Amino acid sequence: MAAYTPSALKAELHERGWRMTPQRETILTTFQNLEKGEHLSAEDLRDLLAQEDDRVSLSTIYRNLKMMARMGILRELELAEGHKRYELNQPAPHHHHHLICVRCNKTVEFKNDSVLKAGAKMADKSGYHLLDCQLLIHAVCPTCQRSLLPS
Amino acid sequence: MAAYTPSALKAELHERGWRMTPQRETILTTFQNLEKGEHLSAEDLRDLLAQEDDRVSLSTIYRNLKMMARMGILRELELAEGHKRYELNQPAPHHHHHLICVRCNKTVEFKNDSVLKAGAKMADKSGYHLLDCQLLIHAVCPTCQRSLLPS
DNA sequence: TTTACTGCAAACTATTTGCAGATCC
DNA sequence: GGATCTGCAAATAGTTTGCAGTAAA
Repeated sequence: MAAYTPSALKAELHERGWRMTPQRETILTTFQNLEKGEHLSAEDLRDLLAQEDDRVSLSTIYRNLKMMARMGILRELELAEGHKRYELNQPAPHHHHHLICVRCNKTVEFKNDSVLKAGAKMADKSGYHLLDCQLLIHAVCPTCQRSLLPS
Repeated sequence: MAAYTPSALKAELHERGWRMTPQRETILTTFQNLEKGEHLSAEDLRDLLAQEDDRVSLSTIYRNLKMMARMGILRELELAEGHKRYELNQPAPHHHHHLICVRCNKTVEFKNDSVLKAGAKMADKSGYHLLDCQLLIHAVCPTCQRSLLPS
C-alpha cells in the first residue's frame, strides 16, 4: 500500500511548474481509498465526491484525470463502451489486466507478471518511459455464448 | 495472407440470420487491401471509399465496424485520443501489440506471441470465447522526454 | 414477400474549451 | 504579483438512432 502521498504529488507538480490544489488532493486520496479493482468514470467521481459534500466541477475532474494519467499516477481504462474509467496505477503485486465480454461488458481482472515484464522490456528497448501496461482481452463470456440472441 | 473471404463473411452472417450487402463486402475488402499495420477510423474509411467513388454512409460504416469487431473480424483500437480505429484482426504470425506515446501519439507496433498465448489461455480458463487480445503500453517517447515542455 | 439494411438528418453524450474570478506560491 | 487553476456555460466531435425507402434471400 503506502503509495503515493499528496506531498509527493505536490513535489512532482512543482518540478513541472504546476500547483497543488485541494481538488487535486481530493482526487488523489479518493482513488487511494477506493476498494481494490474499483474504477471510476469522471462522472462517477463527481457523484462520489458530491455525496461526501466535497464538490469538484466536472471540467476540473476531466482536466485532472487526464493529467494524472499522463503522469503515470492513474491508468486510463476503456472497459465498457463510450466512456473512460480510471484507477490507481499500482506496481507489480497489484498490477492487473482485463478480460471483457463485448456483449455484456462483464469484466474479469487477472494478474500476469510476465506480461507486465514483457511490456516494460519493450518500452525500455524502444527508449520509451513506461507509464502503463495493460493486456486488454475482448471476448464473449459463457453466459452470452449460450444466449440465443445473435450479435 | 489468404484470410477471410467475402463468402466466408456471407456464410457467417447467414448463420445469424443476417445478410450480405455490397457495403459489407466493400468494407471487408478495403481492410484486406490495406498495408500491414494501417488502421482506419470510421471517417478515414468513409473518405477512402469516397476517393474510389464507392460511397458508403457514415452510419452504415459505424454500424458495420462495430458488428465486425464483435464478430472478431476487425479489432478495435484506441490509439490516439478521441476516436477509435480499426484494423484486420490477424492470427498469430501477423498479430501485434501497440506502444503509444501519450504526448505525441507516436505508435510502435510489436509482436509478442507469448503475450498472445497468455491472453488466449486466460480467456479459455474463464470460459470466454476470445475475439481480440492486445497489449496496450502507454509511455513517453524519447523525443517527448527530451522536450522541455512540461506536461 | 418478408425482414434486414442503408442513408439521411436529427439526437445524444462524453469531453473540451473560453473566460472571469479565485488561489497558489 | 503573476501565473496557474477552478467552475460555469457553451461548444465540439465522435457516435448513435429513428425513419422511410431499398434490396437481400
